[in-house]
Amino acid sequence: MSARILVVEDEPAIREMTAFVLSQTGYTVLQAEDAAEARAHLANTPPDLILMDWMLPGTSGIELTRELKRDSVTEDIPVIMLTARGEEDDKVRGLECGAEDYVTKPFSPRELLARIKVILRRIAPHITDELVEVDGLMLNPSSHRVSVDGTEVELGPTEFRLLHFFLTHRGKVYSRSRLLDRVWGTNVFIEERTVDVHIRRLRKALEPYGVDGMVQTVRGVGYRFSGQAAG
Amino acid sequence: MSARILVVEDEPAIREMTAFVLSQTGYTVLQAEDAAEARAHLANTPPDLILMDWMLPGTSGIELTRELKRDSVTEDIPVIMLTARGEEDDKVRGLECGAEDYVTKPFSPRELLARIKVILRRIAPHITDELVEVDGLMLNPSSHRVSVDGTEVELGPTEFRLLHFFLTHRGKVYSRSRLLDRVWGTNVFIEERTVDVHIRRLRKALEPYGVDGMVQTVRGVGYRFSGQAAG
DNA sequence: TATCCCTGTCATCAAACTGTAACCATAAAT
DNA sequence: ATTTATGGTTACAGTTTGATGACAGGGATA
Repeated sequence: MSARILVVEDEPAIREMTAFVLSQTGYTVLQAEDAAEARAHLANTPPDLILMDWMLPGTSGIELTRELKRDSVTEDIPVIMLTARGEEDDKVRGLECGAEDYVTKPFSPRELLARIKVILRRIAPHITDELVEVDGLMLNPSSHRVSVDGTEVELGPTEFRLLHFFLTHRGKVYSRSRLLDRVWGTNVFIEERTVDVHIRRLRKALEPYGVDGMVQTVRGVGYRFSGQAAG
Repeated sequence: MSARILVVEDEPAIREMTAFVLSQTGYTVLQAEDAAEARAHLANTPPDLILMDWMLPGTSGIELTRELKRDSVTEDIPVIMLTARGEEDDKVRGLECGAEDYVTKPFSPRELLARIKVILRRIAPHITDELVEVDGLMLNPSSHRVSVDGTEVELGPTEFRLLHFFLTHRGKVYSRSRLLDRVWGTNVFIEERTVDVHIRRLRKALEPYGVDGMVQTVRGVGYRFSGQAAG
């Protein structure tokens, strides 16, 4: 889930907006406002994907992309071009220079995320993800495993995602509808009560290990996850 | 509990992007692509704040804002104008027509959220998610928790809202009817004496921690909340 | 194709919360 | 001191909300 994405865009507002959307979705975001900064990031730890503005001061996005595609170290990093409206005719040139896809500004978060998802699934299905742990309850996203003090816990896919969300969003209460948005995905027409059932399944799975108390009900509001200490 | 924000913007990509940012931050978002849809939302349950695009097909944003400011029902809803770059000169006109603030597109999420926060804090402090604290009595809206010097206090939903309102409106006396309006919501026909009962329940919950004295009765007028020092 | 697991929905049960009224206590008013 | 008004307190019944278990369809797998 948490792939590293580099956003290369000179307009600060658009760069931050994009970064916000990506980070809220769970990606790790790196930012660069020109080719030089982008190169610096690439020299450190290369990202899993690059969002590249077409127009950049100095070295343009298209030039930088060509440059990356020539370097054997960076050639496999997928690039999504960001083009302003009206520059659509240039999309052919963009794809020719090695970009995997392009998105027209202004873009909706849904479109952007969808395109990123498609590409990441194709290019890098096994993205290293950070281990999360609270009071002995440990979730390893990359191995897709959950354990309590070493012993493995069996969880269904939805319960896994739910727990992952909770572990990475401790303390705060989330309404059923918000949980549906964040765990199931936006624009899903699912009965809110269904959340209760999955909460139940998650608790049941955690029960034998005595850690089911971390999943807490806040009457009239929703659910909250927190360790023994108050969050 | 969290603020409801209406986004009036005809460009779908920008509208969705804005809605995404707001909803991820925890606001409840309503969307309208023109004045007619906006009016429909306003007729139902009015939002706490409106983000209004300057340019709209048909009735422009500025006209719609003027219209709202003339209506006593909607005049108090703060409006933030969204203007495209180059229209900045019009900002004076925007503020003149009654808008509280304006933001230039493209905007960074940080800027937008900051401006919204400022306005909401001014207009309706009890719907922001900020931590409030008085003399060791602490209420955390985002985790939906109340504690005194660290130990958690159990409160029912209504008592929670009541306390939240008091904490964000310290010192001032509120009549029972006013409290019903602000804590229960307008257009609720509830016996005024019911407030007494919930005051009682709130005091009872706070009693074990010795902070129930903060909820004070003003005979013949209503109730007031204040810390140990006179408010 | 048969089987298994997962998922979303429903119906039902239990618990918590809410508003009201009745009754008690206390402060003003006469 | 007695009356009156205003708030405190409690009990209770209706309603809301969450927990839980059962179930059928879907999709993957063998």
